[in-house]
Amino acid sequence: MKSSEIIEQKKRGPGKGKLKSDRSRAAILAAATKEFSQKGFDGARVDQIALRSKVNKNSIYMYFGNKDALFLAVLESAYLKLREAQDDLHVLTLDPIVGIHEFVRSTFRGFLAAPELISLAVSENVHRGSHLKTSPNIKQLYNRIPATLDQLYKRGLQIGEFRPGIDMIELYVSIVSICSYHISNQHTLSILLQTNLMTEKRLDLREQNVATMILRHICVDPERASVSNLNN
Amino acid sequence: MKSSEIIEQKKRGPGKGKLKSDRSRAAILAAATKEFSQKGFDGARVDQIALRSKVNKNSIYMYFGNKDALFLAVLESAYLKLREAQDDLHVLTLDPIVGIHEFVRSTFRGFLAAPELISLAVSENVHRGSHLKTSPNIKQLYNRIPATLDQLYKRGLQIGEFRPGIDMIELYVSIVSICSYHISNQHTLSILLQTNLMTEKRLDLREQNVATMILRHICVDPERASVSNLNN
Amino acid sequence: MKSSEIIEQKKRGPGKGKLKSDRSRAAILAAATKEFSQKGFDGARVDQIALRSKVNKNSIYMYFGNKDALFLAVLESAYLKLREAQDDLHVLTLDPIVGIHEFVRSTFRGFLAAPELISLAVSENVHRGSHLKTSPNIKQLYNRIPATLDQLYKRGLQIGEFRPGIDMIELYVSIVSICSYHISNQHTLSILLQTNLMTEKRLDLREQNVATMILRHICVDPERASVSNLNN
Amino acid sequence: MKSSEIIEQKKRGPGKGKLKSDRSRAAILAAATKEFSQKGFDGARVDQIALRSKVNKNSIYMYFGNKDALFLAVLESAYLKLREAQDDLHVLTLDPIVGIHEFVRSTFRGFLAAPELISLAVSENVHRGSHLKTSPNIKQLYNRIPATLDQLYKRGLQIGEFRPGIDMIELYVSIVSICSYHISNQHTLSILLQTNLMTEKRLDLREQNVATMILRHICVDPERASVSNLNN
DNA sequence: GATGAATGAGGGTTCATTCAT
DNA sequence: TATGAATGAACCCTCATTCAT
Repeated sequence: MKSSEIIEQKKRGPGKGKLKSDRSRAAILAAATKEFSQKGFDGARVDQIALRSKVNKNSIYMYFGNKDALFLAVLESAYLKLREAQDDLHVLTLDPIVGIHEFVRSTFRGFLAAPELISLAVSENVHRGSHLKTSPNIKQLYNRIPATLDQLYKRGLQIGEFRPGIDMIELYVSIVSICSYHISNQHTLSILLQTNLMTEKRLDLREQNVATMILRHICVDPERASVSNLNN
Repeated sequence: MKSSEIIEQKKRGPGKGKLKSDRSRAAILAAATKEFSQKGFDGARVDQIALRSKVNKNSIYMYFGNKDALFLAVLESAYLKLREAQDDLHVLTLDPIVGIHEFVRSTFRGFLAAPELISLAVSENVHRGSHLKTSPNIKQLYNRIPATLDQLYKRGLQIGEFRPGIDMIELYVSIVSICSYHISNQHTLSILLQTNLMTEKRLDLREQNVATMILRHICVDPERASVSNLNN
Repeated sequence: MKSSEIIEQKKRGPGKGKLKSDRSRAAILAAATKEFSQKGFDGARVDQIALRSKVNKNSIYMYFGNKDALFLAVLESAYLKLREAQDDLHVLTLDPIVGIHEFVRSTFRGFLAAPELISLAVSENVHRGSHLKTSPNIKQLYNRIPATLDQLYKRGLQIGEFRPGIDMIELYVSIVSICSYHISNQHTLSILLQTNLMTEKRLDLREQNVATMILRHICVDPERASVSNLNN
Repeated sequence: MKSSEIIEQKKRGPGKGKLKSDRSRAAILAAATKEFSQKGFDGARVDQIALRSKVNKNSIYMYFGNKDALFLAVLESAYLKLREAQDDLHVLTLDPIVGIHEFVRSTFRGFLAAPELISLAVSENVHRGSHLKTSPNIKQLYNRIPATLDQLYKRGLQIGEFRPGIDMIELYVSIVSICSYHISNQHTLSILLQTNLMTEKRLDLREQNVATMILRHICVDPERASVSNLNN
């Protein structure tokens, strides 16, 4: 499917609006999330989604229009879920260091709790963002993040805790990278490094390192970054 | 294809004599690298590879057996290429801080120069490493890395430059994460953050940040990590 | 659907009371006429008919049983409409030449005014008349035509205006042919002859020629056929 | 399929040009001609064509690209066949009256011998000529016809046999109408008129009437049109 | 050994029709 | 009775793979 066509996808949905039985819709979405995240967009099979969700295959087309639109719906719902985990509002009320730490931790745990999102994003990148481009909803969810980080950062600067000159986009990219790469690339990494990276012990270690790394990066005094000091 | 079947792949290759046209083999490999990295394993088409390599489709099967085996060959060759960029031997001769910095930079640039590898790895992870698992060659290439990093690290420890307690596996995972995530996820990130992450300016900035982040993480004195000081 | 099955179509119709909404029935029929004549039986979509008639899809099945029965109903109503245009009763009161001329003209104009019939007939012929065969009503509508023509013809013979030996079936077939072919085949003809055959000018010309051709065919004196003389 | 898309049909065909086994192509074309003419474009099934031609279904796509392109190929070959029957070159050498008569007869017989063409044209008209529009070849075949008729007509005018003022496009449309309508609409006509129109006797009668009607239409002296006089 | 032709198992999608409220 | 939801059989088309020169 040419990406240009995605825009004009018919989102018919069954009937006009009285979405009575949304149980089917939810079931499809859940099954599709599994299938797409396990096999990628191209590897996923609509038949399998029908089977997994125990709805008739045609219902999928009734509810979502086509495979591309279904994928987008799955993607949107997964992104939404991650953003719910990453609660920035709460974070804004905290001490800057603690706030950044919280943000990193909630991101880390959000990915861990919803690894589907990582797989879905991976697949979406293979397709050069063709689905996501057509989604106005999602963009709004995410353009608040740099602003949130920025508020914390500015406060940290004022009290002399943070180094000047840090770019928030860069910072966010770094956070997301180290919070998700070990999940998205777990199989190749585990094989190449000959260590299972997804054991509980390893994940705990990683969570600590991830937070430390970010904080050491932005704090003037690296000792402030050590996790043990955060609760003081 | 079930991953269990991959093992029994027939790697016939054309006859005994390793005859004249290993040019065909190379052409197929090059074309397949492009196709697989652009479309992923499931999105890639054998027909396209034949077309791109100007080789009869049948030759692909002659040389590589089947699509899975071809993918593995592509993967192996790409990993090999990256490891050639990441020259650890030279790095071992350097000052620990400079050595780590060099390693990070060569990794960063290696990924930038060969983004196919990132895409291929992504695809391979979707398939849970089913191809890579069957490759004895590749594992050996990579199990030297933690050892290399460890040598540098130990020297850094001895001279009091590095913090104790850093896990080399963790360190490597962090390096690879921040050196490649912005490439593999460039499309979704760019859409969500509404900024093109692959401009030259952004990439330069990222390269600096990546090195700084790693060095600040392991150095006792974070000032030693600033790039400007490295050439002293 | 196998033609043998058509006979046993259930013509349920909605219940006993011929209740309030025969408006629905009419709406369905109108929409189905459009859809079937535009797309043919196989190209027509029941969904579209429901949409066009603003009636629940199920009602279509309530009122007409199935797609085949609906098509037959459409066909019958269209044939009825044509026969109403072709008023033979009036024609019987006229001078033979004028009568034939009127008959031809009313046929010509009837087709022009209701081109759906032509399309429907075309579609029905593709299906070898399988629907029409099951309709006892329609046959009766049409078996009066040769008789009507025959009456006019006999009168024309008696007064020496018409040539002997003309077969009424043949005559009718000829009339219908030249009155409808340019409509049913307008697209291919227009493309092949590279002229739009449905312009007003062309249609006027055709109407004249059609009448002339039929009259010259049956009149002893071809000059009597010229349209200008008819009103004398 | 939107008609606009038809133009960009890929006409791959197997391999580059060394069409070795054209037996498959011919078999597909023959089977497709039957299927399309019996069921119409929308009613025709690619599976059936594969079955009838005893080729693998995919070969159809190898040779013709898709259903639309296959239909066009069938249409072109059928039109070509008709034009071969309608040999105008020979006709041009004849006496005008005999020439027209010959042309009409060859058209009549051409249709009778290849009734598929009529069905195909019918189907193409349902689709508003969307396939034919994209065929440059066919147009050239047909734009010679009015010229041919015109040459005969002009010679007939000069020797005072033909009436002035006859439009060649009109004439051709009339000829085609009365030569094919009884075939394309045989089923509905036979049912409505309760007479089988395709018996040998009826067809002979029709052939005579068709020729007579055209000649009486254009000859000054209608007696010259009677078939029995033509051989004098 | 290299080429064009063939194969058959799905893949996404659509459709007429029926359920269930 | 009329509406939205569901059903399953096909339909067109594609793909990895193998034959047969």
